[in-house]
Amino acid sequence: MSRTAPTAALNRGSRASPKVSQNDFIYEEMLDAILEQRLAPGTKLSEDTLGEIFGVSRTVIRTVLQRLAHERIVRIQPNRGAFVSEPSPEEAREVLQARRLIEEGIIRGAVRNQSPEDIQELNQSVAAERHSLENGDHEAWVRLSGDFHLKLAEIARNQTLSAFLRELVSRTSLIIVQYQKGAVSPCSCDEHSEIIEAIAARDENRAITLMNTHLQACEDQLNLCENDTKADLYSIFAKPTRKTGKSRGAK
Amino acid sequence: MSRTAPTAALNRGSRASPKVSQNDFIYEEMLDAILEQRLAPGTKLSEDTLGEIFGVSRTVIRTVLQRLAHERIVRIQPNRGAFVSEPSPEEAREVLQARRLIEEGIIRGAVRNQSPEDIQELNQSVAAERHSLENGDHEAWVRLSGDFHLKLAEIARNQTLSAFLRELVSRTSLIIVQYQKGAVSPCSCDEHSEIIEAIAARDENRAITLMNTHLQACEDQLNLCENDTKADLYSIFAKPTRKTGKSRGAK
DNA sequence: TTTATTATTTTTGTATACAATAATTTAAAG
DNA sequence: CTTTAAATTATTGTATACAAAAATAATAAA
Repeated sequence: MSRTAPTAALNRGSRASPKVSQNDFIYEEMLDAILEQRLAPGTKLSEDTLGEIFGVSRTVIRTVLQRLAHERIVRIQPNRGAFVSEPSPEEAREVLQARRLIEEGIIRGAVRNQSPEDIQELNQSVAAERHSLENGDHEAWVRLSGDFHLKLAEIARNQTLSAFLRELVSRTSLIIVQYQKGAVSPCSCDEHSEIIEAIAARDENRAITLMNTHLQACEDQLNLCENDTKADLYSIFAKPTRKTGKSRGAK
Repeated sequence: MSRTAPTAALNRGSRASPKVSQNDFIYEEMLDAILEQRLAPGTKLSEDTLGEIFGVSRTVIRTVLQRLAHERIVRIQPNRGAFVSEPSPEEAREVLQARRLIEEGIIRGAVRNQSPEDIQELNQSVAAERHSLENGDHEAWVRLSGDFHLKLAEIARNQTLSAFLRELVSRTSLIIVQYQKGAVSPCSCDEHSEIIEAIAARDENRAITLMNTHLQACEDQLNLCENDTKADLYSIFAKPTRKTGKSRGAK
């Protein structure tokens, strides 16, 4: 019953690297799992189970869960446990709105502080995005797409804003997982490229407009029309116009 | 040696209130102590000591310290322990810059969503500020001054931005503690009042300008001129133009 | 007296044990 | 057969025990 196989794999190499990385490793591993949709929103994150998987005690798992909870990737219910967050439509709108605001500030900083090397790195980042999209590697693309925005934040040289954006990017991934309607996404690589061009040309206003359009496009691809679980249930079980009882056939 | 006196006081009433509040209580208590300058920047926060003070085990204290660390109020050094943060001048500038950006977004939201009741509450908040200032209650004023900004965030109805601002306000208090030069502060109540007026008049641009001025005034009152501890030591011990040794008279 | 090195103590990091709460199953009644 | 209540099981919350690391004290050498 105790599947301890993964443990060895995890501890491989931890002898050489610093001790603190055990925490960080599990954190990264869980964040990846959530953002790559291997752990769906709402999934219960049992401390015992995770402890066994990673070969550590609940103490360590608890620390990681609290960290994820502070970043709103995980929701902790007292005496109930931790679950992968299920952001509401309202929360989704909030996150996108916050991103528009913060990324505007970041673009201002990036336009100011940019170096040619920065622009080069950004272009490489978009190239990697485009490559993963052509290869149909959706998981890699999601990650790289977020990385572009984080690279932009680095160029703006404000670690405080970077940290905020990092949280927002993670939460956006979770939101996309939950509310993306229809096709995966039309290639936003071009939008990223345009933003780089505007920044390189030090055209602040254009860069900001492009970024706002980009983020709005992202929001528009979501299905945030009050589709709560509750409403869904009602609509799913709503028969034409029957109102009388005795309508429960299939278990 | 074991001073367990405070324990009783802490647990008083915890029977009736929900269990989760023990954590929150200690968190609030420590945050207050730091922001009210009873715990100076750099102070070591020993887990054992805090556990004794609050009558709980290190487990609980650790959770609280991690929470404070995530909000950058506390800095955790691996294998060394937790310390009250000592924000660098660079970090101070970052925090104020982030505040200008986020509070601009908040003002936009507040102008849009305001109700007469909101304006009334804001005015009451400023009245309380003015009152505490007249009574010379500096601690209360610091707290109330921050509360004004948080009330504004509530009106904007974006919990994500509110959470960010909450962290920034706390960090600003810590920054002021460390870098405030000269007088405590010229009454910023008037600036707050002006901002309320502009919001009530739905004059978005004026409100934003006033807020930026207000935050810039706050930053200008700080002494962020590369006065690291290192530089301080050099300047403190710098005698007119002596350069030869044997200059250590006073211990 | 100062410096270097070793031994001791203290403190953090992690695992485990126990208590409290929630979830599940079983039994009983309608 | 469904519903309700009690008993059982599982899971989280907290305290404690032990291991690892750092800080401190003590000793020895220069």
